[in-house]
Amino acid sequence: MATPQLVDVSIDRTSPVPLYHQLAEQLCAAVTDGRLQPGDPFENEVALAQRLGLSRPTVRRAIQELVDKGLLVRRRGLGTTVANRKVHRRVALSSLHDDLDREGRTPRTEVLSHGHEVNAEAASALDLPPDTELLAITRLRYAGDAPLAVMRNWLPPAYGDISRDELEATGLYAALRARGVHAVVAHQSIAARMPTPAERRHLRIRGSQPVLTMTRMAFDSAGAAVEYGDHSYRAEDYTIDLMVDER
Amino acid sequence: MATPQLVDVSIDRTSPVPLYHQLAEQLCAAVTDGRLQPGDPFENEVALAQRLGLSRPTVRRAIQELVDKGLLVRRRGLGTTVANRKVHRRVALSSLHDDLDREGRTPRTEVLSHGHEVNAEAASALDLPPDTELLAITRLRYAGDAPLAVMRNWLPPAYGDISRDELEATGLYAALRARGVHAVVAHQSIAARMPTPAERRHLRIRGSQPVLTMTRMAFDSAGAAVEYGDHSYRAEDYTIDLMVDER
DNA sequence: TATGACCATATGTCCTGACAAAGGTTGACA
DNA sequence: TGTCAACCTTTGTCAGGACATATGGTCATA
Repeated sequence: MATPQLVDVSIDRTSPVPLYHQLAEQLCAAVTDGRLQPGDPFENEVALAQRLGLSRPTVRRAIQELVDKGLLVRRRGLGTTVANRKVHRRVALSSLHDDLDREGRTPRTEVLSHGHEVNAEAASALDLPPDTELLAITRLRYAGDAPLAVMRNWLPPAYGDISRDELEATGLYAALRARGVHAVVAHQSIAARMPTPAERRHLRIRGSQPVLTMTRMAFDSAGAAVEYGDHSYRAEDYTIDLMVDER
Repeated sequence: MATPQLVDVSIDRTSPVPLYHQLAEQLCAAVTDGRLQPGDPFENEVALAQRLGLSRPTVRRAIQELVDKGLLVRRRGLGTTVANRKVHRRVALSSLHDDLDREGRTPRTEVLSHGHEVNAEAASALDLPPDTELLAITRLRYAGDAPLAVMRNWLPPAYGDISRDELEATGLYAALRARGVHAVVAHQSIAARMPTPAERRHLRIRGSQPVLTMTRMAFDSAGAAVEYGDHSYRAEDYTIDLMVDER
């Protein structure tokens, strides 16, 4: 068997970052920046543990992190190898909608409306009482000068203090992050239909062109409601890319 | 603190199924069938280990499986609780496209064409040489009597023996499974556009209604190409539901 | 009464050690 | 020369223990 390529790793035991994560990050970097190529054999667990002065479970856990991300493939009896690049999984939730800033077109968001309202549908999607007063936001997203999407969002009262200015300056998810919120899981539903007159106007849709729609419910790790969204995208300019995996 | 509900678990040490998985399955069942309700406190790790005569790492691994699935929430210093039902994650890759057999309408698939061809676009998506001869399939999916989707798929030569009859009888993914293949990860791209004349005819689209399109590349766990698909759905009848999570 | 120090509890991290199971390789034997 | 069994390598599973750290509550003190 070909001798595996050794990756340079430095472990800082005084750091508060767990050892397995330090290791995982450095191995991940080695794969993504090409120091390790798809198909390359990977140093085996015991040898790696020995070399770095770590226990095998710690090394195993680091490797498992990369396997979960799709960067490595383990085969019992054979060893671990770097996965085909095509199966490297994408990460963020944001990449689903936060989008093609390609061609140097700078994304920009305009807040069309911003206020409190009662919306039974949005409230029930968020598992809140139907008469809950929600923060309702309507935004128009541009790529350069071209309008791209109309985005309606409803937020629970806890985030009622998010201001119009903050939204335009930093975006919705940045505003939530600033409040220590971290949307962990979301249920999304994607469909297509013909635009409403208002959508035709906002998105400057001419002729017979559909919109791609996405509704979303987002929750934090404890299951508390974070956001309900109902977005419409110009289908001409927009596709949704995602990775799916069945483990 | 409320005394946690004890779940009845039986562990079979003679079974080839790993102990942590036996435990995870039984705990998972307890959550999904409602024996444990969202918000309920969960028996702590050490107590559970003691009660079942298992080591803590084994119990921890079982619990981790459920946390990964979104069924449980762990909070350091507090304990583990059953998650809000909204964050219970969906599982299969199949549920993404294999679809609404709701309202008792039985799904049915008709094979429109089936043969070998060279298609550079499909081949490159599958990481194969552009002149590779692929098995090309076109199918029409019905829900009851209503046409729902036109599905074009290309498969690498290894699966060139999949017959027309097999496809109609069992479906594409079942045919692949029968060959021991297991699609693990796929890159999907979703968009919307107006239908082509052929699509209008096949899907019986009248007036101004768009189609929802999905292209997909699927690979097995070793990174070998499994399938490239290009599907068009009647937007009136079809939505794509998915769970996204950022961990 | 309010506040801070301490403590109990539970999960998080890390270690050592052992054996099992699944591949591939090698070598003995027919 | 061909075949199969034994062996080696590597990952998979499991145990048991030690200490760290986050969280909430309690109790003593100002």
